[in-house]
Amino acid sequence: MPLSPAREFGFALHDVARLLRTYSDQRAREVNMTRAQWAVLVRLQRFEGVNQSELAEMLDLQPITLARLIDKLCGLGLVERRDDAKDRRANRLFLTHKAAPTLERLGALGEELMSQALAGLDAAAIAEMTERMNWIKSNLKRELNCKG
Amino acid sequence: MPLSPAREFGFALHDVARLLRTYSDQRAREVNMTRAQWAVLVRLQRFEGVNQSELAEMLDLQPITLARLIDKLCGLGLVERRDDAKDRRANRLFLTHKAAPTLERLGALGEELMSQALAGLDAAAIAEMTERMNWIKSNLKRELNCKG
DNA sequence: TCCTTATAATGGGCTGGCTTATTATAAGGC
DNA sequence: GCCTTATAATAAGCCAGCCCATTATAAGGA
Repeated sequence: MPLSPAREFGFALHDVARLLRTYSDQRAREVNMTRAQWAVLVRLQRFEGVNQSELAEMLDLQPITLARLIDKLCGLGLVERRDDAKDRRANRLFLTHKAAPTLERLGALGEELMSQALAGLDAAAIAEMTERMNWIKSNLKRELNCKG
Repeated sequence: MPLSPAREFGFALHDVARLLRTYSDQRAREVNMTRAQWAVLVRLQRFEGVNQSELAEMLDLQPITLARLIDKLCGLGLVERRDDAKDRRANRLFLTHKAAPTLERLGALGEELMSQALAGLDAAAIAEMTERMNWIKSNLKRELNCKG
């Protein structure tokens, strides 16, 4: 018996996401980064000064998962934790000057990578898919929040 | 500066896939399984008797990743490795009778889960997305094979 | 036949998700 | 002011991907 269309989509999505992760990891290694670190840097670029909780929320990650990533990025000298003046529990996160060239290369890499992945799909299709993905995302967040 | 549409899609896909993984993991725990083990069982159900290499290929996993999963499933008594009569290097994989009830529950779970995730999308939209996902999948596989 | 190359499976070690639990600090009610 | 509850960060430990390397066996060519 074949799978239902919904489950078939589930498997296809799963496969694409894993391939994209694997390929992103390969490409990220070209600049001595990992995909996860890359995602953190990109967010930080736009929201420098956030604390870890806020950033974890933005990235839909557990705070502990992010904490380990930040550990590594600090170790690489790309990110800095600075004490929050108002809240002694919190760190505020900043990019170092050393991160700039890495970010520049990562930007180009991201564009190239996604254009390879989406080759043959037109802008309308991509926009439509993004919209639907965001829809599914909100469905899933609702389900997850019910339980949590 | 905002991201390009292609990269925006990349992030949306990434988020959806992670949420789906997390939710699948939550639900899989209800039957004492993990999502990855679940995927293996479902494939095995349709292709009993394959060897590990073939199954790894079907699942787009590295053989070593699959080997570790099979270890666990054998440990749980759900899967059996039998010697290949023709090739002394290879194992052929079979489900045990003990796996049947688990598979039945997993089937229902999968349907429920995906219908929650896809709530509000019609059949045509789902079919179209699946088609596009498979397109992207082949793009990515091509890129990955270039390097490997 | 023997030698080289390819293939099936696995070991070790890394990354990055997760869950559950802990510590330090804030914030709010009494 | 004090006590309870909430929050920021982290610790420990598991799972499942990956890479690189190794071992045993097959298969094919000189």
